[in-house]
Amino acid sequence: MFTIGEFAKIALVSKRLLDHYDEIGLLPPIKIEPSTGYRFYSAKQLPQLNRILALKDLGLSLHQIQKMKADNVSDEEIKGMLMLKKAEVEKTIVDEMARLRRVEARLRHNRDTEEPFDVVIKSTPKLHYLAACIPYTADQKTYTKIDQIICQVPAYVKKADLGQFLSLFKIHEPLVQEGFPYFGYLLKRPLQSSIRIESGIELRTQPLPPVGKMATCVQAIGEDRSFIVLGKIIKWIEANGYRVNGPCREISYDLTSFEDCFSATVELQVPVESIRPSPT
Amino acid sequence: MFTIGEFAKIALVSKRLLDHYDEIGLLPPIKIEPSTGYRFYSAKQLPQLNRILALKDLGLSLHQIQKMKADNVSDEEIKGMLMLKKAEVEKTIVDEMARLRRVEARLRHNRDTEEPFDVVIKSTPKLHYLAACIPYTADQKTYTKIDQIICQVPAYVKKADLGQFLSLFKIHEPLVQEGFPYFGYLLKRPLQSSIRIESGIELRTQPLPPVGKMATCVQAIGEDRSFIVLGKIIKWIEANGYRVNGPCREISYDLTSFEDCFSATVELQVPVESIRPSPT
DNA sequence: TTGCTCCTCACGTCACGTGAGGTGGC
DNA sequence: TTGCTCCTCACGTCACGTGAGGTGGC
Repeated sequence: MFTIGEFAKIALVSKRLLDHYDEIGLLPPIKIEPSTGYRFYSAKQLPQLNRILALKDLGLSLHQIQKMKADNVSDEEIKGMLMLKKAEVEKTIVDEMARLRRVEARLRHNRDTEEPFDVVIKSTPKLHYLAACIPYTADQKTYTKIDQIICQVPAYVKKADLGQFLSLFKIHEPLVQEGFPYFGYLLKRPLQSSIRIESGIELRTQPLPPVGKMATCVQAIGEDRSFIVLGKIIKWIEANGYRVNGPCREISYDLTSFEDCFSATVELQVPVESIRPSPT
Repeated sequence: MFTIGEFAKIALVSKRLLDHYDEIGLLPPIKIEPSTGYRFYSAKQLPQLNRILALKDLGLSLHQIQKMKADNVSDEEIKGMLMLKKAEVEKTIVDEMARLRRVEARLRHNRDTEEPFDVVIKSTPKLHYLAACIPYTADQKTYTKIDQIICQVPAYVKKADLGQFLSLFKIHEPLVQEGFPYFGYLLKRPLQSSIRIESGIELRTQPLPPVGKMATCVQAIGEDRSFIVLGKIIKWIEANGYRVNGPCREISYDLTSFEDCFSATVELQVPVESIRPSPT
């Protein structure tokens, strides 16, 4: 029989650790002096303590360890917990390796250039999109059409229902390809019918599918800078072991008129997937 | 300008996260309505928020991110923080890979055998050791000598100063080798002079050097089982990427007489080093 | 008498998640 | 009037570390 201090010294753990394990009932002392409250531990408890420490070292929580101590857990259940833990540790390793790549990529980026540049991985739910497909060419005709959408659409939608201006485009195919790009507004609720604005452009409510992983970047944008930013995102995506796998989105946040278009805060979103698919 | 709810939705973060960043001063709103207390955020704050999220994603704490926002941090300091983080992440990966090996080893162990077996890595400080060198052969003469040490030494040392019975031996060399093994007691304070017990054996106080890493295992022991346990520890050491690098220790905890010797709780400690030395 | 150990609170950690209870604008 | 958003507390998480304040045995 040892006092808590002796037992702690022998086991090379802190007294507070033994306090804690007593508090949560994980390793209560074998005896408590009623008069003084002194707790006594037995040498037979050393293997028990070691078992706890060994399991903790595998990454199990004290709660899980407590469950494993219960009499009615079968070997199969213990095996299941260990298998689960194994999968968790494997995931941690994969995640940390990806993190390492991000840190290294940022170090390289900081070495090469002054300006900070922050890419964040996000997901988005399904959204409602009121938009028209406008074949894109870098000429005044296209710009005028986009301008018309930006300026005129808000008049047709209740203010409470109107979301941000968004354009949808692909980067792997020419922008003039059939069906892309789209320009229009996000909506908080879908509109029942399509709308046709003064200039004759017709916009329809359509669903934007949810996306699990997007590499995103928000910046205050000057003239056409968004394509430069897009190029940087692509570089980041390559440096971090991803691959583009869907149409990109460009969202303008503080757009109140067409003039804001080139000074607005703009977010680019590029759907991606990991190059190494997670082993299932 | 957005309310906190709108801003949260746009940035795909929770309101509580924005609350928290406001609370700690990491990202305060640009404006607060005095009458209602309503907080308003600007689109210009989206890049700031994204920057915070990107740095968080590298594994930096909010506290560190706050420091990086301060005006007076140089690029060099930021680089230093990232290099430090890089080293931390690398260490995490190495640690988690070792943990994975331990989980797998335990799964294999559980598959092969019923009885649990818990090896824990510990370190020990420098200790005082009152001991004699007794060449070991498996005969009655040796056992008698050990018995004499166990029974007689306590009479020569103040009870408060006496520690556990411990034997020290090497496993890579024959036990009868000059200088090993030692048998005796740990002491809480060194004795000034050597002692000579009735049977003529002389024991001296000597320092036991500290050990950084020992694979240890405590079990209730029956006759000579400690050598079987030793064999299992060696197996564990090999399975987990370590190598033995010093003399082993065997500590008996609830020894009160020689008869206890084969029913006592015994801890085996095997000093080890990693096979892959940590890169420095 | 001085040191030492033991006891019982109880706060702090880290980044929020999750209600709770109450109020203003559509 | 009903819903919705916003506000301000405030507890919970996880495994202890770190005092604080007080008491019994050598």
